[in-house]
Amino acid sequence: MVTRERPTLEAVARRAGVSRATVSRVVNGSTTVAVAIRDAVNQAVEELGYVPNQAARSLVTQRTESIALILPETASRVFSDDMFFPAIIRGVSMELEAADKQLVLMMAGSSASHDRVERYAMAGHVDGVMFASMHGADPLPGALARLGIPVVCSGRPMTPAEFPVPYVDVDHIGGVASAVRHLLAAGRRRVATIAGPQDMVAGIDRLTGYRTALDEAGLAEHVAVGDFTRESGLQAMRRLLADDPELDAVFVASDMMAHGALQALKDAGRRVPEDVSVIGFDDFEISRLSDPPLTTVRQPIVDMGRTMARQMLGLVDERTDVPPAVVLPTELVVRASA
Amino acid sequence: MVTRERPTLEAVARRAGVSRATVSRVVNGSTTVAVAIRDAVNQAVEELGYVPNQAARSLVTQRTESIALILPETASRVFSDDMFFPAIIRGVSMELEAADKQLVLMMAGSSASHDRVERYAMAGHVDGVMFASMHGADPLPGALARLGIPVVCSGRPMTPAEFPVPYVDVDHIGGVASAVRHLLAAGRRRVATIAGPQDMVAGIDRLTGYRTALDEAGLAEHVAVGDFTRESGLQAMRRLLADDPELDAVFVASDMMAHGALQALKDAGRRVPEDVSVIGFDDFEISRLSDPPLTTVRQPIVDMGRTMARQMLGLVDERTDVPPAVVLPTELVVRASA
DNA sequence: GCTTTACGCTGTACCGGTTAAGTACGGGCG
DNA sequence: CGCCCGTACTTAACCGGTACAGCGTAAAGC
Repeated sequence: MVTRERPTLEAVARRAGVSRATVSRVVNGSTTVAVAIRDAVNQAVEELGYVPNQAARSLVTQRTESIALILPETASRVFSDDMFFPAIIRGVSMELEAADKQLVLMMAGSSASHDRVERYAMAGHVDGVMFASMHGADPLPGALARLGIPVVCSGRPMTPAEFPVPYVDVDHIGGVASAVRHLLAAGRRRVATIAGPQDMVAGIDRLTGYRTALDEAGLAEHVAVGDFTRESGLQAMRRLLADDPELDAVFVASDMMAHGALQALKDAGRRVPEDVSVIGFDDFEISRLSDPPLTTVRQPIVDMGRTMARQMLGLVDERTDVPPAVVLPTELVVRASA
Repeated sequence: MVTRERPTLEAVARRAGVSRATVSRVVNGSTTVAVAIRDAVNQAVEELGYVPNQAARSLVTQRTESIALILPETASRVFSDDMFFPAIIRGVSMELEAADKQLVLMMAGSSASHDRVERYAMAGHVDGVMFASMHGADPLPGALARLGIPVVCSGRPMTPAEFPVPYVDVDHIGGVASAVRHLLAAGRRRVATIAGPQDMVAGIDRLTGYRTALDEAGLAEHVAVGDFTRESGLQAMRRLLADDPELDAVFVASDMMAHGALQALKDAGRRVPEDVSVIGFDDFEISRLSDPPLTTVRQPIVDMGRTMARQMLGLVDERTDVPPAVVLPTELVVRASA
C-alpha cells in the first residue's frame, strides 16, 4: 500500500509563500484575508490536493464533527427491526449529511458493548450519541449525559431518569385512540387488542391508547399480549378468538403482529374486514401488499431520525432552544382491512 | 453542557509518579514495564477514569481505527434495499466490532456526496472504505484505491478496472443455474425468466445462470426484464404470460419481483406450483410468508458483510494474503412454489 | 508630520498522545 | 575494580492542525 503522502498545511504554506496560520484561516473561510493571498492559497491547495487532517484538527478544536448512533443488537433479531432501523438511519443520515457531520454506527446490547460505547464516547471520538433503542430502561444514555456528552434518545425513556435526556417519540396514544375510534365509528362493538410487550414504552403507550378510546365509549376491553413478532400476533389472535368468538374488530400494536393476526383470522374462517376489522401500527411497506391491505397507524420513522439528528445538532452547538422532548404525530392510514 | 475535563496521560502520569511515556507504554500493553509500576499506573488510570484521546493518538499513529461503509443513496429507494443493507451492515458490524474498529456509515450517490466521500477518506478520517454499492460501474472505489486507501467492494465491479479493487460477491450464476436445473428436473420445459436490470452485475450474472442451465438442456429461453421491484415483476410476468400462455415455470431474479410475479399469476388464474413453478432469488424473510412460500436462491448477505470486513481488516493490516476476490456460495431453498 | 488605529499577516504555543534517543542503575565478567 | 551491557525509565521531538499575541504597514486623525 503506497499511501501517498498527504500534503500538510505547511506544504501549502510554503508553496503559496505564506505562513501556516494564514493557510489555516483561508481554509476555514476567515474573512480577514486579502483576496490576492486567498487566491494564491486556494491555488496551492488545489495544486497539491490538500485536505485538512481531521485528527489534528480535532485535537485542538475538541470537536470531531461526527455523531454516534447506537442500535440495540437485539440478540434475538426481530424482523421488524430490519424495517425500523434502516428508516431511522436514513433520517439521521440525511440530516447529519446536510450539517456535514459524520455518522458512526455502533451496536450495543451486551454489557461488554455497553462499556465499549461508553469508552468510545469518552475518548472524544464523537461529539454526541444518539440512541435508537426502543428499550427505554437503558442506563447508558443517562450515564453519558451526566458526563456532559450530548445525548438524544428515540422513544421516551421508561425510567423517569434522574438525569433527563432529550428524546423524540411519536404520539402512540393519540394514534391508537383514533384508530380504535375509527373502528367504533364503523359500528364495531367488540374491539379487542393485541398489545406489545409491556416492558417497552411503545407497548405500554399503545395499550393505553386502546384503553382510552374504549373507556370513552364505555366498552369492555379485551387484551392479549404479544412481543411484536408475527408469530406472537398469530398466537394472540387465536387466544382472542377462543376467548370471544364474537369479536368484530382488533387493534394490533404492530404491523408484524397484525400480519400474524390476519393469518389466524384466515385460518379461523373469518373474513377481513367483513367479520373482523383489523388495524395495525407502523405502516411498513409489506402492509400495503398484504391480503387484504392493512389499515394501520403510520409512525414517521424517517422523521424520527431526522428529528433526533436535529436535536443532536442543536445540543452540540450548545443552542438553548433544544426541546427536551419532541412528539411526532401519527396518522391513520385507511386501507381495506378496516 | 459541562463537558467534565477528561483526564490526560499527563494527569495519570503525575498521579502515578511516572512519566507520560511510561503511562503510554502501560496503556498500550508494552511488556517492558516493571510490575509495580504497571500496577500503580493502572490504578491511577482507574481512579481518574482515564480514556485515551483518539484524535491525539490518530495524529501520531496515522490510524483512526475506523472504517467507512458507503451505501448508495438510491434516489428512488427500492424496498429490497431496506432488506439488503441492514444485513450487510450487521455482518460488517459484527466483524469490525470483534476487531475493535468503528464503523462510519456514509450515503453516496449524488456526485456531491461522491466528493464528500473522497475528501473524507483523504482527510484520514478512516483507515479504509467499503462499498456496499450494487452498481458496479462506480469510479470512486478505483479512485480511492489509487490513492493508496484500502478499499473493498461488495459485488464484482463491472468495469474491468484499471485499478483492481478487492471484492466479495456471491455465486449468482451457479445458484441460478441450480435453481433452473431444479425446475427442469421436476419436468418443467417452458421455463421463462424475469431478469434484473442489465446494467448491474447481479442482473447480468443471474441471467447468465439461467441461460447456462437452459443451454445445457437445449431449451429455448424466454426473457423479460424488470428492475428488481415488485411492480416490475408483476408487469414482466404479465408480458411473459401474454407471450407464452403455456409456460410452466419461471425463475425470477429477485424475491421482490417474484412476489409481483406471484400476484400476476394469481390474477391470471394460474396455480403455483401446479400450473407454474416459481423460484426467486434473495431469500428475504417475507418469502417464507408468502402464499405459497417462495422457493428461492439464498444469498448469504450477512456473510458478505462479514467477509468484506475481514478483507478490509486484512488490507489495513497490510497482510499479503488478502484474496482479491471472494465468491460466496448460494443455496437453493426449496419451499412450496417450485 | 507624527501618532493612533485598524488591518492582515507571521510566529509560536499549544492540543494529547507515541516513540526514538538518552540516562540511570544493577549485575556479570575479565 | 573497572568495564560493558541490558533493563527500565525519562526526556523531548514530533504528528498537523488552531488560535492568540505580536508586529509591520497603511490609512485616518489632529
